[in-house]
Amino acid sequence: MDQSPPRSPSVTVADVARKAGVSKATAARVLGGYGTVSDRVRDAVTAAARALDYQPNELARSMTTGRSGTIGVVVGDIENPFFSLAMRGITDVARQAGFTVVLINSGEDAEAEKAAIRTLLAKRVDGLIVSPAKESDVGHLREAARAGRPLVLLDRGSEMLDVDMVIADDRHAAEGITRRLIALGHRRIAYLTACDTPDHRFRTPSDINTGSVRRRIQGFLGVCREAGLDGMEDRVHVGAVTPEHTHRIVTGMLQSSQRPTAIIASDSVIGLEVFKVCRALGLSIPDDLSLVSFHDADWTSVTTPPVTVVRQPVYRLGETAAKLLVERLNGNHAEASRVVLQTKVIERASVAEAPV
Amino acid sequence: MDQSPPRSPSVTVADVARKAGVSKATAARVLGGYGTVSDRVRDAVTAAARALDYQPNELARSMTTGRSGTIGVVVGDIENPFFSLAMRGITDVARQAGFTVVLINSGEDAEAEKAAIRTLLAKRVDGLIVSPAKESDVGHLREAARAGRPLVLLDRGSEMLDVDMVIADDRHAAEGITRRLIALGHRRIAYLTACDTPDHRFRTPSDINTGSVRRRIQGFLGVCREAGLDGMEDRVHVGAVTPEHTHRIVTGMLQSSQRPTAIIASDSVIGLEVFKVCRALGLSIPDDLSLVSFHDADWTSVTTPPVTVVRQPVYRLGETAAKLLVERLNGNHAEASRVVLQTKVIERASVAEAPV
DNA sequence: TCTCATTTTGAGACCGGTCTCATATTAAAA
DNA sequence: TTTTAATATGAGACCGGTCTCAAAATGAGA
Repeated sequence: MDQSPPRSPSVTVADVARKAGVSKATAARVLGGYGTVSDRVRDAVTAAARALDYQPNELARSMTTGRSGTIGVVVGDIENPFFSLAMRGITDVARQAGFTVVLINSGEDAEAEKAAIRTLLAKRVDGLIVSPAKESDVGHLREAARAGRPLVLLDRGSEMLDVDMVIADDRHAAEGITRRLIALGHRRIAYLTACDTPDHRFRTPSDINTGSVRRRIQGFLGVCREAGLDGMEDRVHVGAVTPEHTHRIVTGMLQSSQRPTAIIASDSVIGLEVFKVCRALGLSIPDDLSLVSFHDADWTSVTTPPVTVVRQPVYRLGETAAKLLVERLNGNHAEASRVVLQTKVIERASVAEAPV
Repeated sequence: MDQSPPRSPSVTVADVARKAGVSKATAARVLGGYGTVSDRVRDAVTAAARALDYQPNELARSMTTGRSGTIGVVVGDIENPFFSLAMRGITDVARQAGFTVVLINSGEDAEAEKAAIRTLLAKRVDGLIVSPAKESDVGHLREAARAGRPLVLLDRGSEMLDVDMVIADDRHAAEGITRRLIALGHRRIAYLTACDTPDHRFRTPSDINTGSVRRRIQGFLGVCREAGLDGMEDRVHVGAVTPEHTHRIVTGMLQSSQRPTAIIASDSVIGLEVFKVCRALGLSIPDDLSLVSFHDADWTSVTTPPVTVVRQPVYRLGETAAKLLVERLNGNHAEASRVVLQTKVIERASVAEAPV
């Protein structure tokens, strides 16, 4: 079955050289734009190249130079607007800097992520931008870094790794909205995330491998504790990995006797699903339930009511990560930097006083 | 500035061969998984490779095999949920088939697209999936196809090109919703698209270079004509390239004396903006204005009212394109196929009878 | 006109794999 | 045991560029 492709015999520098009547080395010089060549020869070679429709082979070039001109990006799920926007930031910077981007979806699966990194390393990408599924399990990342491939962590840092990282101040944001909810009289506040644990239950923040989310939960729990609210660990729900899962979880919690009066959704996809379930259940936002969502997705301002969100500088997250990487690639050997971008709570109308 | 990267001296087959005490050719056989080797030698080489932590160099492999194991994808804007979802379909299939994906954003700019194709070709991608910005201007695509690189067109076909393409039956969908609107008494129906023309005005469908959109407009105008509505060309608005542009255009049309009673938005990003402008202007959907949007973005069902949309099988668009490409890469030499996926109108509540 | 520095050019090794082809080894058949 | 076929291994060319190094050409100064 695996028939060999046509392999149209592409024209090489040697072909151009022959046609131009010069040596391969000389032709390579003008075609590759390095070394010095006389004007006459340059013109001759250029003409020959055009006549033959010469197309350079980047692969061969990379072979000798050791630089492939590509950066590998591993994200959880490109379909999620969070990542697609960050990706836009990355590709914009990459293109500007003359790099091309290889994208791999990990599906938030650590094994898939490992395979992805291996593939990318084998393809000799010049550097990597990764949004690690599990921060605890970073052997493969350390290895990549050790292999001399600059690595930048996106949205999720890791204390265990001494590499560049760009994150948002999730903890601070979570603290802010939790305080606000508590000030409004909410006591039964639920936190809902897509991150999962082996038994789909949450006990302590260390169960959560996704750094950004762990920091949010830490912030959330911390403020609750300060306010004298205990046992809020039980109000943290994990495993909202698909809209269907989310639907089931939210329906369950909203139908329980001690149902929450406020929900914090860890991303816009989850926030949207919460919204849908409320509709289905005939619950009113914010009268029956207050809702705050992370990620200021574009639609959040047009719902009724518009939803209060934590605006993260998502595009800039990607952009900054790419910039950091490009700097490394250009020989910046300074020590690893940890960039924390500010978030902002956008107050809209999905939050109100807790019902009595 | 451009310091050479560390270039950690990676271990090669030759190194492994030496360590295992066999020839380079033999080591390559077991490492590359081809040819026949005795069990004893295989073990020895495997052990040596492990000891040295051998990492294969795909670049070198591609060099000789002529296959890079990558496919290039050029889309308008990965940030647009339409493309990010299609991209998900592509990456899923690609991964399954053992290919990796190189992504380039064209920004719907024909020149950028040309550059992208050139880059991709230079990197020796095995095949291409492109969502061409302009269908009329396909020289670079034809060239790619001629260079022996299979090409699949995504969402936008082209009669001028004899290559595989996967599109949605946009025309049919547009006809359906236009009929429906007319049946409800609408006469002033506007069509709004991001596609632009040199002077930002629309005269005839041939002004539109994006095939999918052109087909929709043709369907729209065709039905209008059938129904005796003339001069609807003036109701087609182009250039809604950013939310800001869209805002301006929509505000303008809704404040004119002969303002439309219905708007067809060519994608969900535009639909969202129309929604926002109505809010800002205090217009009620669907009482003052009926709205239909292409692309069943997830949020469209939670607005008040939820919006009637044309559901396109976006994921499957990408998935199918990738499948077609992989088949070609596996040696399918059948003639070019043109896959048309069905769309479906999801009736929600943003459409009502025309106001009197 | 001749020397010396400078610029151009060419020959060929090299990157790290694959792959062909000849040789060596082993197993099976006579 | 000898012949024959099948299987394993090694030597080295090759992919299409880059790059080093030495030879050749050019130009300035004496």
